[in-house]
Amino acid sequence: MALSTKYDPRAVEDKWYRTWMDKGFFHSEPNPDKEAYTIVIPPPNVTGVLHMGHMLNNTIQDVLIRKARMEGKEACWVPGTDHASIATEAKVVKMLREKGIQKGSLSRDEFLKHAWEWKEKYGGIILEQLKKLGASCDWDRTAFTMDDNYYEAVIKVFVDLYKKGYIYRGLRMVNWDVEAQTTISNEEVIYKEGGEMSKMYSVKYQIKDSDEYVVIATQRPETIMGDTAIAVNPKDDRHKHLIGKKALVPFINREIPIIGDDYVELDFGTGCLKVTPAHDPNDYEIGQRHNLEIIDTIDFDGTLNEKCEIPHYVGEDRFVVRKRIVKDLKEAELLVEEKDFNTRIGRSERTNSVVEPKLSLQWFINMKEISRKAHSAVMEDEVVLHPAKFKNTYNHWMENVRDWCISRQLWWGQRIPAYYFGEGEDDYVVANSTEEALASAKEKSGNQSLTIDDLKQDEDVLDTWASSWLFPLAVFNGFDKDSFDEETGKIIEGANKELDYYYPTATLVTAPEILFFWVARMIIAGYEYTGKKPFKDVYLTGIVRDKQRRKMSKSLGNSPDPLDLIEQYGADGVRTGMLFSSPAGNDLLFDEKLCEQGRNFSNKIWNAFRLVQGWDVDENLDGAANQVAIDWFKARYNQTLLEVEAHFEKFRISDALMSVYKLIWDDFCSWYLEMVKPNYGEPIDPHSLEATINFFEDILKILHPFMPFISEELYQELRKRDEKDYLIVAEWPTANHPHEEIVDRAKIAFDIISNVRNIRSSKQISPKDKLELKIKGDDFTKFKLFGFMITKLANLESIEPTEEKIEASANFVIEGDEFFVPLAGSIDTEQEIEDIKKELEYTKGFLKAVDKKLSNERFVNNAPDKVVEMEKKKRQDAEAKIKILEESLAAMQ
RNA sequence: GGGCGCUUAGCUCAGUUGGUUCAGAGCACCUCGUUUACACCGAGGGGGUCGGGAGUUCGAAUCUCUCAGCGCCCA
Repeated sequence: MALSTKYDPRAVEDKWYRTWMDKGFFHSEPNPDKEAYTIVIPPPNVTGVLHMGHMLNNTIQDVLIRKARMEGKEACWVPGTDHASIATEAKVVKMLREKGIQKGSLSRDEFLKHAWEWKEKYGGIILEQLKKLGASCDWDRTAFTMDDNYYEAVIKVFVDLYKKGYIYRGLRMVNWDVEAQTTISNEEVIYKEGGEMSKMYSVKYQIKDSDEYVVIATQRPETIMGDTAIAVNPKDDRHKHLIGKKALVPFINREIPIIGDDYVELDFGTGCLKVTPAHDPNDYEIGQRHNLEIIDTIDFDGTLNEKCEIPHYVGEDRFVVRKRIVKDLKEAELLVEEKDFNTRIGRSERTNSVVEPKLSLQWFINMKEISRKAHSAVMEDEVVLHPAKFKNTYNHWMENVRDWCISRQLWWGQRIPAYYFGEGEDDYVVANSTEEALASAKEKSGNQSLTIDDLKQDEDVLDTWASSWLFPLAVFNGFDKDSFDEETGKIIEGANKELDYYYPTATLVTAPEILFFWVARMIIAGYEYTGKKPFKDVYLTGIVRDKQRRKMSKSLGNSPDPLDLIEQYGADGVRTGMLFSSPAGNDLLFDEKLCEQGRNFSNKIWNAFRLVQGWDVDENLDGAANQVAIDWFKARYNQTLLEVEAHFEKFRISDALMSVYKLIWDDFCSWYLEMVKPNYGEPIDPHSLEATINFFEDILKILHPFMPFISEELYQELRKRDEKDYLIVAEWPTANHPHEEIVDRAKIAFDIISNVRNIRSSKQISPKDKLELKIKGDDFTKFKLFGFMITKLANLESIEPTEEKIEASANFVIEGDEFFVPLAGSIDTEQEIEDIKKELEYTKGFLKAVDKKLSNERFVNNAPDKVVEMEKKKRQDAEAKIKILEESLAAMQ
């Protein structure tokens, strides 16, 4: 059968993926005879489509899981998706708006019905796309963070943490959209690139009991009535004398303190900052530090309220008031300056209205105590971060851990199980169900006549991370009735077969940007509920960027469509393309050329297969001459396998791939196959063929995790296989101690071959013309081992010893032995002399440097013996070489 | 403002406790070649005072200090 010279991935990839699925190779069940190797996928958003970050991330997971599977572990890769409350809700709202439906016109249940429909339709897209990539997930276990049991788990955890006293309600500055009348997340606030033009006003505040004024700078004069302090930098010589005095708020003459705070920048504005804790996040922080009063002068609809104390502003919109107060300040001669100013203005993604920072009551988890074990676990390498540099970052975050605001003003997500029964701030209960809530409410209020209708459940849902932080536990149903003890608030060991077997998981592969949002919190939840870590290793990938270092994003349109890439280069090509340039923790500058390189690699392997597959066998040949090649490749294979294992050990996937790449391309294709390859049209001996096919199998095995499709295809083509014999479940090879000596001998042989090829190249001699090689050295027998191969690959007539230098020849020196390639008539003597002189000069300089080192007493005394010995050998070789070169020169002149 | 990290060949990056193989890899580039698995290929080749400076040391890409540039996270 004549095979195409080009490998066609499209013809094989779907076929093998389907076969693996049909045979159930991806599925895992607890197997006490095997060690479990578990990975939980970082669940992609249901809103998303596959992007390059997923490609990288999931390729790495697949490499790890496939290797583990071949190593005979019970490999289980749990896939799933994340409900992504903010992103999904935004999508659904947008979709509805396009249909002319306002979210506000729908009830919560109606909206959720639309959201679920949307999720059913689009939520699985990414997982389907991952199949194209070859991801060997256990699809039977696909989880969703809003599945019924998952939803219940999240609620149980909320109730549990509340009972344990970790959850409380507190004030927080949120982004308020005055038009949509809702809070929005930071992600929904957009800032125009390059900022927006605004004005900076300088306003005089009188110092109490004096004629002095202090001038502050503000962009929001309409908030002046909410001021409760003026802050200056304590290092500011212009203003520090004011600290401790009082100032008067214009028009209303409220007395406010002048305080010192480092936050104030010396060279920004006037150096004096008016502090309005109710209307600015930074001011709020300052207020917290100095115990300032909070005066909230702006209502939810963006108009000023009576707390501003100026009747004709009350009920007017914030921007109307801004204009008026500027006018009023001017008239009162309190406005010192008004100038244009470029600033970042946050606008609502949905309504484009300017976001109003507003304080509101939110739910928090107190993090200090609950995160203690998670902190030390990473510091003590119980959970190991790769690369280790992230340990610092993690430490810093954990040392300064802030309480976690877990409520979100959205509908899509797990609804907060808090039920209010009165108007008081404390008139609520937290419970798993309305029934339980009613019972508790009756007890707490002392009012036995309360009914379910009197209870009002909190409108907000939980932060998505407050569900995904349970992922490694929840996918194995760790919070089911029988597994979770609500009394102790712990998962019971021995009660859940799956969790006991698969948890803790082995490795988590994710992006460093969610180290805190997700990874740290999973570790926290893991220790809180099981006393055990959720995973042993955390591999942090880089961010995929384009060639200009920009993050790949849909809005920039700089991301290629992964499925197009797969179509073009094959999944194997794209996988290797991603891995070629992705050392752990470093950003990956994606370039399609990398996929091209991956595709070329596929093709190289394919053609190696074509060669081997096309050989005829002659049973009468003994092939003894090839034995040296076979021994050599076996040694190189073992060396490479050791390297590969070492790289995997350190999660250097990119380096592991590179080792395999070089083994296949350089050692197997360029050297081994060239050595054993019979002359054109001639048959091969059975022994060499068998050895070659075995080697081919061996390299396919270590290639499989990286390039699963082509490796399985060729594995099946190499030999007839029985029913259960698939590469995906073949046994991972174990490294034998490599035969180092033969590798060293081969190195010299290959060096000789290269030198001869060089001579051909520089003398314009055709590769078809046979040459002779004469060797002048102490021990000719040492060239016997690879003699045949040298003759073959350098296309020589003969290799013979010589006692004398050969005139009219090209020559070279390797380790003190002289090699001559006689070239009657074609020698340019003058050029030769020139070259020799050059080399002589260089070698003398080299010798001088070595001599200097060796004559330095302190070096000889202090350096390790090994190093000194090395230098001595260098000296010896250099001296020998100089001697030969000088002799040659003398002979020529 | 606080913290973390980076700077090695044209590009992307390795380089462990300072010392064989320390100045490397892949890609790109240049020359030659359609030879019989593969031009998605083969055979060769050029290219870096390891960001600048100073110090410690017999010895520094590696340790210390300093200057410059860049990136990320938190506020």
